[in-house]
Amino acid sequence: MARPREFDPDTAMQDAMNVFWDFGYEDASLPRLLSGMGLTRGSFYKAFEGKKPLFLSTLRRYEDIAVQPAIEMLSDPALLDGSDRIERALRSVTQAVRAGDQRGCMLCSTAAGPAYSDPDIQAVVQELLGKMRGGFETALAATLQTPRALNAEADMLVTQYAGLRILSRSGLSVDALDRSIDAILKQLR
Amino acid sequence: MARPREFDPDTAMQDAMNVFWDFGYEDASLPRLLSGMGLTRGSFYKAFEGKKPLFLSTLRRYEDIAVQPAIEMLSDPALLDGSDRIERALRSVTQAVRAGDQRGCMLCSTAAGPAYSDPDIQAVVQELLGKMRGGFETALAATLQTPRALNAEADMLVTQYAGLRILSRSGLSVDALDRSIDAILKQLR
DNA sequence: AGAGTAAGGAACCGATCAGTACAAAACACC
DNA sequence: GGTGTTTTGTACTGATCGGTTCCTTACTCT
Repeated sequence: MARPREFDPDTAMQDAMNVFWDFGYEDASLPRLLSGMGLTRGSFYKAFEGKKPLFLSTLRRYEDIAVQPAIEMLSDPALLDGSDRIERALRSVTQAVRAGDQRGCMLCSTAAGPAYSDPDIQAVVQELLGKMRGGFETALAATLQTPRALNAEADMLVTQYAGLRILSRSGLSVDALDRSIDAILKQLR
Repeated sequence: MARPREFDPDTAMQDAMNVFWDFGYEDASLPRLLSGMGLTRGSFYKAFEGKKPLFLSTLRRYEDIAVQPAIEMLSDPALLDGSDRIERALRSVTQAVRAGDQRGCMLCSTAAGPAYSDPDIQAVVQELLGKMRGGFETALAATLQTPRALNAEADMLVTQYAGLRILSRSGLSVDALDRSIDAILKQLR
């Protein structure tokens, strides 16, 4: 019984996520967000609460479109050997770089950035990192050559993943990243 | 034959480095830098060229006070086994956290942050990461159980180091970090 | 068609950003 | 003690930050 929205809040959120992903929280200014989302201030503040709440929402969206799929990949029973799943998960990093995507991982960049000074953001980051860890642990439990130190290796794989993503964003060569993955996988099988 | 400086430019640079280290490049506003360095705008712009040039200088200072010592640690012949040197280098990360320092590594945070959008910064970051890699390679070459894939493992250790530093800054538990190191070291010996 | 309601758009808000201009202050030299 | 030179501190610049106000526009319902 009123004027209808001219945009889809869901795709606008997705657009916002991509701006945050590309520029990071600090550098994603409101004008940049608005142009990326294709709307003006009025609509923006009508539909969303502000920059930071929107950012937290986009972190959740990132969970849906990136973290959850990664976890499913790491749990995929189609690949019997868990180390194959882990390889697929890690190679997807260099695959992205090869495809021209140097943005890295929104979660990892957030961990390195605003998570340090903002407790709300830190809490979400820790939660999502924990889920990634769970995914790696699941895959590790399914390795043929079952490793003894499951916990340690799961933590190590999260660290490796974060390092790969950060370094890819900083412009490290894709060859170096792939060599890094080679070395890790050698340990797992 | 004029009014003398009331501050030591060298210690001011060191102070600036600590502000950048703590807050990151973007969040280190000029007022914050000034209060951290203990001087006013006039003196600041007389002694330094501006924020970004100063930041690049502080990256070099960080090289002196953190990167170079790490490389020396990794080359220290007092520890015959290179894997012991690597352990010392990696444990220094959790040691810092235990001592209450959650700032992580200025180089790694910069890699995750402004290195993505600023080529000048990216160049320095890549150079310093390359030096870290060299340090790890030196240590690897001195392992008793000489690893075959020297290059791959050097790259992997840099990745691991960056991951550890980023995750420590994001508030990951020191136990998880130590487990991560455990897993890596197991591979090396 | 008229009334009611919510979205869109643009002007505006105070705060803060990095950087500059310039006068007051403090020294060295004569 | 005056003169010259450099530092220091402050006031200011224009731009941009995230956020608000409010009027116009476009729709639904009666």
